[in-house]
Formats: sequence, C-alpha cells, structure tokens
Amino acid sequence: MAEFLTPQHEDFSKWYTEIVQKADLADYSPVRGCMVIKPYGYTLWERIHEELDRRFKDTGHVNAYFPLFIPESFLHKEAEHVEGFSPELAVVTIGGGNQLEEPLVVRPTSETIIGHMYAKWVQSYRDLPLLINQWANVVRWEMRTRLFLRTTEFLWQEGHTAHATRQEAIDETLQMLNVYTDFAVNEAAIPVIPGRKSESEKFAGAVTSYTIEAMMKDGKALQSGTSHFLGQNFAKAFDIKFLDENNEQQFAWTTSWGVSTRMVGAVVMTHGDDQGLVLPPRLAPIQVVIVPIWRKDDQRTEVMEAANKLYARLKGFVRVKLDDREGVSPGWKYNDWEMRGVPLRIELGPRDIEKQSVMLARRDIPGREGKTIVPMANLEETIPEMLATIQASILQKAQDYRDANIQDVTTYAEFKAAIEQGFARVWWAGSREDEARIKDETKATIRCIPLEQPGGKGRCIYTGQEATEVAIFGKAY
RNA sequence: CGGGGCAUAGCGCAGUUUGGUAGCGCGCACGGUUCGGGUCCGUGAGGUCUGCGGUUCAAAUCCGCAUGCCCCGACCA
Repeated sequence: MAEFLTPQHEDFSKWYTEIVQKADLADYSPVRGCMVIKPYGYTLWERIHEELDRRFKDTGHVNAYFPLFIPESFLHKEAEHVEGFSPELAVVTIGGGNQLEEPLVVRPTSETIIGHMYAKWVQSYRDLPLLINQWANVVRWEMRTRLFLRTTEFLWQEGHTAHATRQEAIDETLQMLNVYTDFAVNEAAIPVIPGRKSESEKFAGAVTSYTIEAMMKDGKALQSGTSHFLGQNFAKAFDIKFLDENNEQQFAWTTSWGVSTRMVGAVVMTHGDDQGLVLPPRLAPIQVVIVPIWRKDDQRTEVMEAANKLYARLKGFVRVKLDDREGVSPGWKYNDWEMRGVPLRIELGPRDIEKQSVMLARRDIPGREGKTIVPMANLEETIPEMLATIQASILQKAQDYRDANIQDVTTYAEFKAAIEQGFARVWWAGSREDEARIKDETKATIRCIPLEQPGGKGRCIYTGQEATEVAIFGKAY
C-alpha cells in the first residue's frame, strides 16, 4: 500500500499538517497565518459549538454580539491587559479613505469593550449577575501559526460575566471550567486535566486563570479551554459599579472564559492515527457511512435500492451518508472515509442483502478485527450502541495513553526524562523566576496546578523547599 | 525578528550544475473495464516556469532586486 500520510512516529507535526488538509478540515488562505475552514471542518466546529452552547444555556447564559472594532484607548485601560496583548494587535488606522482620529484595534478578545458596555448596563445589584456569551472571530498577530492550533484569526466563544460578590464570580469561573471539562470528556472524548495556571501563564489582566490541559499523541500539552477570574481589575478599569442593598457603591466582580477552534486540533491530535482522523461519534459530522458494493449491473440496481432504503431508515436517528460515488472501488472508499475519521462504516453488498445483514466496520479498530456482521433488522439498536461503545473506547484509550505518560518525579534528572515523553507531576513551591529558568533549561512549563491535589506536603523539585501542591509540567503547543 | 528551505499544470515534483521547442506522477474530463481493503487500459484538457529588472541571437536555467510560503527558535487560545 502506498503512503498516503506521513506516519505519526516518523514526524507528528507533518502528520498533523497533512491530515488536516487531506481530510478536508481546512486549507491555507492567501493571507499569511489565516486559514479557510472547509465544510467538513466547519461542521465539526458546528458540533462543538452546539454542544457548548447547550451547556451555556443550561447554566443560565445568553448570547449577544459585540463589535469587531475596539477603540485603541480601551486596551490601555487595564495595565496588564495592554501589556499582554499589544504585541499581537491588528490596528485599523484608515477608514473610508481617511486617517481615523483614533485607531481601532481588531478585537484580540473582548473584555474591554464588554467592560465598557457593562459599565453602562449595571447600576444596581438587581442588574447582576450579567451572564453573556458571544460567538465571534478574534485576531491575534501571531509569529508562527499552525492550522487550528494557532492562526491569526480564529473562531471562539467568549463568555463574560459580572457579579455582585467575589465568591459568586469565583463560583462562576469554576462552574465554567467544569462545563469545559464535561464537554471535553463526554463529547470530544479528551481526558483533560482541569487546573490553575501559574502566575506567568495566566491571562493578561486576570487574578486567577484556570485551564483544561490535554495531552496530544506526541506527549505535548494543548491548552484547550480557559476560564478566568478577573477580580475587580476590569470593573475598576471600566468603572463597572453598582449600588448594593445598603445603598453603597461597589465594583462588580467579573469573569471570562473561552474555547476556540483550537479544540478541533485537540480532537485531531488526541485520537488520530496513521490511517487519518478518528472522530468521536458525538462530534463527528458523519457518524455512519454506507458503502454499497456490487459487481454486475443487475446487482448494482439491487444494492443501490437497498442502500437507499437503509439510508432513509438510518437518517432518522444518526448522521449518515450514502457514498454512491461511481468509478471508485469500495476499497478506495473505505480508506477515504477512514482518513476522514467516520466512526462507523456499513458495507452493503449482494451477500448481505441475501442474508439480510450488513457488515459494520469500526474506525477505532482497524482491519478485520473491527468488522462484524449484524442483522439488518436490529440496526436501530445496534448502531447507537456501537457508537456509544466507540465513544467510550476512544476516551479510555486516550486516558490510558495520558496516564502512561504522566510521571511523578522527584529529581530534576527524572523530570527532564519525563517531559521528553509526556508530563511530569512534581511538588512545586518555586517562583515565577524559577519557572522561567526551567523553561530555559528544558522548554517545559507549568501546564497547570491540578484542582485535584494529593494533599500533604513534599519537597519542591527545583528549590527543595517545602511544597504544599503539585504542578504538571510539559512542553506546550 | 534570527537561522534554514522552497517557489515550474489543481496537487507532488523533475528540468536549473553545462542557456536552445516545458516534462513526469497523481488528480481532472470522456469512453471502456473493474468494484467484499487505495482497479486496469485508452483518449484528452490544462503552464505569462512568483514578480520586476539585467546579460544574451536565445533565459525556467546566468546575475541583481523584490515578494510570498513552509520548517526550526523567542511570544501566544
């Protein structure tokens, strides 16, 4: 068999670039660092969008839309925020042929303009909490870009909430982290580690940042969603004030949280194999593909009739596609749909029709072992069951892989070895500077301080001081 | 921004060293053959060789400048 795809073990990075394009997820655009999300990739994003949006609504949030352009001065109102984002801003200076009085930045994120609006909208504690999300594009002028993982323009959702009390805002921040974790595990089948960001890794302007960190198949970490407790930083910068029950002026407490099209990259790099994508059934644009098989013309009529009937039947309860392309062999189609990561394939030929059965092939188990013959009568039960099995199975596989590549280490030598293949979990009491030195020496950073802690005390891996928490280090995307 | 590589048909490349009618594979179109794991045969369409300037009888090829993209490093969802 010819090589259609660079094997993962040979060059994971190349594998990724190739599969994203070959599976029709995205293509490069004429503008450097930007991508075109193709229909198949966009449908996957739509599935992510739907599942997240459902969870946001369930937790009391509503959607709105804020403008793409932000007055440049807004960015300057929060000191850390401007420092963090200045290097990567795209700025519009000309409009309608005239130099603008004040340049407009293309939003890199919307805390500032939303802060400005919230200040207008919030007068009383009765106006709180404000629980708004927006689905939008944002622009960050990145040095190096990669399809889905880091592009100049990307799609995301950003939730922005304002609360009357500190505790309520903290609860919101953690609630949304839980929502992300739930989504990642139960929809994307990605076993993420929820945790807190270190000082140097936190969002520009946040008091505390939380993250869900995932391990990709090359052992590197991908930050797949973030939730920030912003304290009163933005409230003070934008004057979001309200009168409380005692008729006293208070600053609001705000949060923000986001998941981006990077999630698509996470799905690709968590489950994909040398055959191509492996999509979790719950997110897959196509869950089942029917490949008809015939030899002679009379068989063709018979098979296509049966295939069309089957398609009409399945359409009611799964996302199904009938591959009726002519001129390509069934074997070619198998490979083609495997590359696109379709979880389940139905092979339907004369032999099956005769026996009133179909051949079911699982994407997550390659070759003959993944094939079973099932009676056509039970497909309403068999297919959803099989999809659920696949979903559970790829989650388990990803979790086993991750667990096998997280090591608890106590010496710096072990640490260095551990981060060559995955994550290192260590006792940590170091400073921002210690973290920077480790990054220089090993390229690894604190991915997160997991919410789930072992308790007790230990010796800090770097400083040798007494430490009360463990941190997870890894090389990051 | 530093280092490296590349730019020739939709895609992947050869041709550039040594200047002389622009080629191969895949894909695409048409016809036939095939179809239970990437069929086979035939016919055909498709190129201002990234751009600008120079050398020359003659430039994809030599020289200069520019631009774009990819990979590796510092910043980042």
